[in-house]
Amino acid sequence: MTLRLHDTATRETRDFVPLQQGRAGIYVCGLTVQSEPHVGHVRSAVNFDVLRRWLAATGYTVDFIRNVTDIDDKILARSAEQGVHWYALAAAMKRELDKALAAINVLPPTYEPGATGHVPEILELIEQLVARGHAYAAEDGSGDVYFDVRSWPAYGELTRQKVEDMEPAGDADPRGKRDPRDFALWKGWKQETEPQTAAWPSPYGPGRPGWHIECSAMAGKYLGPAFDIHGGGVDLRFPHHENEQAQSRAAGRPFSSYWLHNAWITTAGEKMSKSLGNSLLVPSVLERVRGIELRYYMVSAHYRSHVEFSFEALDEAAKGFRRIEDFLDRASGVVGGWFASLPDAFVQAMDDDLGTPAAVAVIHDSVREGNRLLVDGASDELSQKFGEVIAMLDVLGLNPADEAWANGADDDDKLTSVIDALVQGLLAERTAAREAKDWARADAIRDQIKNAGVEVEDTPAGPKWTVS
RNA sequence: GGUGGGUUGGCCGAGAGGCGAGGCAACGGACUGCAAAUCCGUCUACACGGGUUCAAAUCCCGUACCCACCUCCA
Repeated sequence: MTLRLHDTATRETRDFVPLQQGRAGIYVCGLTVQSEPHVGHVRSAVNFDVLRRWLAATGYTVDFIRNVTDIDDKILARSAEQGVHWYALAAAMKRELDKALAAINVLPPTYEPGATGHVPEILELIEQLVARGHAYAAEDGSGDVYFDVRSWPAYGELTRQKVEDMEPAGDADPRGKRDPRDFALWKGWKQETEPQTAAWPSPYGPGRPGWHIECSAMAGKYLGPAFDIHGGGVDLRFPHHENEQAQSRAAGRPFSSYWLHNAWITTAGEKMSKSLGNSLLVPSVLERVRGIELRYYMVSAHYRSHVEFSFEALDEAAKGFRRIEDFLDRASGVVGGWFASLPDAFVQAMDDDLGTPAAVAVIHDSVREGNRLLVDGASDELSQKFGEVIAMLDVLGLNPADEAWANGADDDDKLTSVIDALVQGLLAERTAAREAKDWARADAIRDQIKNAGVEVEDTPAGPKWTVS
């Protein structure tokens, strides 16, 4: 069984053949750190985290590079609005991003380069392009350097577009461009409006990197001129990825063998999305569900499928996940030894272009099977099911026992022991009432606890409470 | 105008020529003092109109609707 991936460049799902046996080099476009991350932003991170974990689980050594765009027009504009240094804004938003990603158990990348730390590599690439006749310094004295789209016949190959068909940026000021579709590799410093800290010296005068060049330069530096997989959101296919590929190949670098693009999370109608705007920020979604539940919600849809975000669907997903968790809870008290193993159906699902929905269905199948076996107490089959469920959850980054989920658990633990102390007294009374067959009294106590938001379940091991 | 993706049961969400993904909800049954949880069962869906085929949700043609992208400065 081989992993098959859908390559958006060829629109084919084909076998993954790494350049180097046993190794996979992945470059993923991270975020421009200009504002707080919302659920749409982090979906991409979860999707590629799953890819990475699956490659690692199947024996690959993975070099996973995810960049941070820490300088660009929007960062400069926003920082000016807020009256803070652009680098302060970028750093603050980067911290928010790290928090959000940690909250949904996205592994830190092998390395996380930023554009501002790679100006020499960027300038080196620009020089190569100028030398080969694919880039030119603007003749209007702006200090800009542009990629010459007309000089590269393959331009448009990634998104199958012809240069002639592309809508020229109608209201754009062509300034020093030879063709309106040429894009900036280097942006000359605008003294009047831009801070000096946002300019670096270059042969073309002070300035800063264009939007696309950083990824080409950094992918080249950390993964080499040719690497295996390049990922990002669908919205980045054009112009960002098209331009990355053009400028890399025009400089003589073969670039990525596979292109993977994740679909977007959208919200319902426009009016709603406006009102949902803030509530879709990761921290506020996490007030409603736990990080592991949000991750489960994202993983239970295929990465190439559009997800229409709704809190109702999120709540349903959370319930579905708790079913899995409940099984682990109950089984862990019964199961002695177990070993991790992945069912064939799960492996097949994952190998088929990361079919996480089918993979999740396999988890539920094992859970149902496990619940059935649980009735008869400990058994080898039960241990096996338990090990399967744990192993599958691990691959998807959804193992509740993973210490990554332990963040902030100290407060919870404290609170839990307080509630436990209060509830145990009442439960003892209820147990006594039940033994005396005083059902009215027993139910009254259960209702009283329930009104406080605590559900009671009677299990063979005695009453068990959960916060509903 | 160009490029790509989509429309699946009450809801979410897979599948991509035959063999009923899975979850949530609902209903019936088992279990329970009653519940809860769990298990068993029920709900046979693929936007519309044609076509190909022994067989179409899946392939082909057409129609409708929806979404994304089409370049710094925005």
